[in-house]
Amino acid sequence: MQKRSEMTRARILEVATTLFSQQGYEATGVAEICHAAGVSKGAFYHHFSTKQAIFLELLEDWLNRLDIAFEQTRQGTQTVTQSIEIMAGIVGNIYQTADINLSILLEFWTQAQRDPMIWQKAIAPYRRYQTYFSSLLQEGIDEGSLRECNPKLGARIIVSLALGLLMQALFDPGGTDWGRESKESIHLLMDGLVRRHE
Amino acid sequence: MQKRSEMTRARILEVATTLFSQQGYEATGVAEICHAAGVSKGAFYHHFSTKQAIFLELLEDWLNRLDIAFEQTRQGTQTVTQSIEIMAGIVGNIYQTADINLSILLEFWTQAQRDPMIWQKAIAPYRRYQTYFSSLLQEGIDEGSLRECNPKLGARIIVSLALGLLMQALFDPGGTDWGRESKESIHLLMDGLVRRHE
Amino acid sequence: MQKRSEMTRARILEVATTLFSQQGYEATGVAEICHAAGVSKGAFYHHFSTKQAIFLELLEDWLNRLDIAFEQTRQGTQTVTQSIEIMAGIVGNIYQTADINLSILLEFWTQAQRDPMIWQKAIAPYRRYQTYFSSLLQEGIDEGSLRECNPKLGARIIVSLALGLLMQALFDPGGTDWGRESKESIHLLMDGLVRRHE
Amino acid sequence: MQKRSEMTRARILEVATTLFSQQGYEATGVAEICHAAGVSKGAFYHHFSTKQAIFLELLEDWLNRLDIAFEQTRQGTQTVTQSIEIMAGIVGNIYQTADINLSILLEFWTQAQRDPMIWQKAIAPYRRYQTYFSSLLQEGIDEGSLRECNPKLGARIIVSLALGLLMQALFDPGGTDWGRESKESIHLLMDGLVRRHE
DNA sequence: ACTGACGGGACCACCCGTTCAT
DNA sequence: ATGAACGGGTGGTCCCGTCAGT
Repeated sequence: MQKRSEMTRARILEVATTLFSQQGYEATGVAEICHAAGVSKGAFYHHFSTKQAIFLELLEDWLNRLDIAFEQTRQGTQTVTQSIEIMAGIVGNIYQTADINLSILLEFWTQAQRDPMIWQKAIAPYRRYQTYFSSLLQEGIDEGSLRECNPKLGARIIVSLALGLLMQALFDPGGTDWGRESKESIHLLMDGLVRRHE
Repeated sequence: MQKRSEMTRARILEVATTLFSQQGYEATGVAEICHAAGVSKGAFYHHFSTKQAIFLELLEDWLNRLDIAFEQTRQGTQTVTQSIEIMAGIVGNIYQTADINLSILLEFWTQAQRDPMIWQKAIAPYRRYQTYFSSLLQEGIDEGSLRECNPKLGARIIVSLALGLLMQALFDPGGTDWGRESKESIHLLMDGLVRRHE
Repeated sequence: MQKRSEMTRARILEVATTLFSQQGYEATGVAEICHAAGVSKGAFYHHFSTKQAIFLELLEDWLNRLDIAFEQTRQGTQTVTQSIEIMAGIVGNIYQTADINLSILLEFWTQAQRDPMIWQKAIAPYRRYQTYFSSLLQEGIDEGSLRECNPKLGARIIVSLALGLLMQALFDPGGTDWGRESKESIHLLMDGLVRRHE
Repeated sequence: MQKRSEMTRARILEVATTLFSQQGYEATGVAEICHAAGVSKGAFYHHFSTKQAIFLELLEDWLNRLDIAFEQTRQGTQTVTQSIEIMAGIVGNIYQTADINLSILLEFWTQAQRDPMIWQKAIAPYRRYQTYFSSLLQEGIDEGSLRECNPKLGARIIVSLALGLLMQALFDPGGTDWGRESKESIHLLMDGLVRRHE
């Protein structure tokens, strides 16, 4: 049966995610992963050519899942503001997704600083979001629902908000319900903090 | 002369900052630091008890410099909006400060995920900002210059913006003038993205 | 073949015995052992978790071999004096046994002074001998073949003799035939040095 | 004042004795000695050329003290048996001497196994005792107070007894009053264990 | 006489990846 | 496809001894 092979592979990936999250990429040894997954080194190197290979696969998995959510949102919506708020919800949900430990993101980014291959993969979606929100805002400005402003700047702010909340969720996981916070933040951003002189 | 000792110590710290930024904490070897600093391992371990010790000192230096800038701002200002904008300028300036490599921040945060001692030191200032902006916003609301909103939420957004821009500056250093971007972002946040129905 | 593994393991143990005997535990490096045994460090640490682990195993091997000889003697004899003299022969034979370098005993004892785990293992057999000889002497006194004396004291003397001869054999290996000396010493001890006033 | 220098020197020696006894020669670092003695490394190497040098000095001190006691005994006595018993008392007193930790003896002997210079110094007194007791026994035989026996063998036994008791005192310090045990042992040795057929 | 910064080297433990046998 | 032995190399830490300076 070929299921056996895939199960081993899956278990290794699963364990690696946990260990990389808890201890970091460099601090986690291959032997450690094998022991935790209950397999031998032979099995590990049969499925993955390198320690880095498993890391890349983890990264790709993560990005794929993000893209799926991203694409789903893009389809079903019409209004610009609606789109943005739903995106906020998605980001908000990332915090709660138990199986994806947030801190592995830091690991991805840290490694991306050095390895160009990882950098490319890890940074690409960020650019995609940037351009997506940029055009989304432009659309909003054109249709009159948003104020006239630099759409690129606006996109940058939205992405900043998402990244910043992510970081804070890492620093202080129990601080608030980061999912709710995410939505409310976007609202406040849309309306502005300054009182309007009506 | 006791200057000699301090110079060695300073050179080690300086080199360590650079190498940690470029290659990361774990990927940087003590021998590498020693070689780059032109000192022997004996000298290194005379000044620092551990590789971690030098990392902690780097972290403390960084936080101290941040606090100094923070405190200076707090004194000279009056209006709430003024304060916030000037803070934005400070954060913006961090990007340009040549001697402080941004990516060491990622290193700090990554390590903080594992070492409780580092975590405490690295997370403390974040909380300080949180409470500072929170009370600053409350003040603004009381004096009528800001809209009625949850000040804690607002503070979280501001911090998010700062962190998020920092991350983006890391991902795409040459993308924009992140210093200018920082100021303009705050402006936009204050006014809101949504068009006012005058 | 699983013989290969055991051969490697045995070769490491063998080499370690020699080197520890010649240079001492602390002065002998793991790399040195590996080089002398013709294996890599990877192989070493695959078989032994620590440098200390190999030392403990050496100690245990030694004690086991001692116990076997001890037990064999205990069975085949009847008279008390006979038993004692045969024991003397055994101790005497230790000096000649080529494959067991005597000076590793000093190493065992020296290390036992610091490491409680080693101490326990190294000191246990000494106590066993103490009680064994004590009861053996008591038996001799009861059956009238030995003079009335404190059996514990007598046992202590016998053990002292064995230990003392061992030490002297270490200090002056070629001084005498320590095997013969051992037997004669026991004889003299039994009869006493002082002239009997017949 | 030149007293200052000697005090420093003495303090170093004192501390070294303790540390070598507790942790062994190799496990004790020069820096450790300096720290415990409250002096700098410069001071240490001003007084002693090498770590080994201080060890040799300790050894010599120890041997000198032994020789003094040895010589004192030799003078005041007349009978052979008297001499031997008084010697036993001396050895017995070594156990109680608080300022000389016994376990440093093991250290001396262990090091003697490797370093010829130490070996010569450490083994010399042993030979002196050997010849001294040998002639003492011969004297006893000649004057008729001792049985006819090989005086060299007898000397070896006496030295063995002393060494063996020393070792046992190391292994089981609180086991008995080793001072008393020493005297009684010699008595028993003189009379013999075997019952005399009167 | 004494200080302490410093040089250079070694050591133990570990780690990643390979290989041979099953 | 999997397991265990193994190779070769690195990494942080520590240690002995020196030397310029006080």
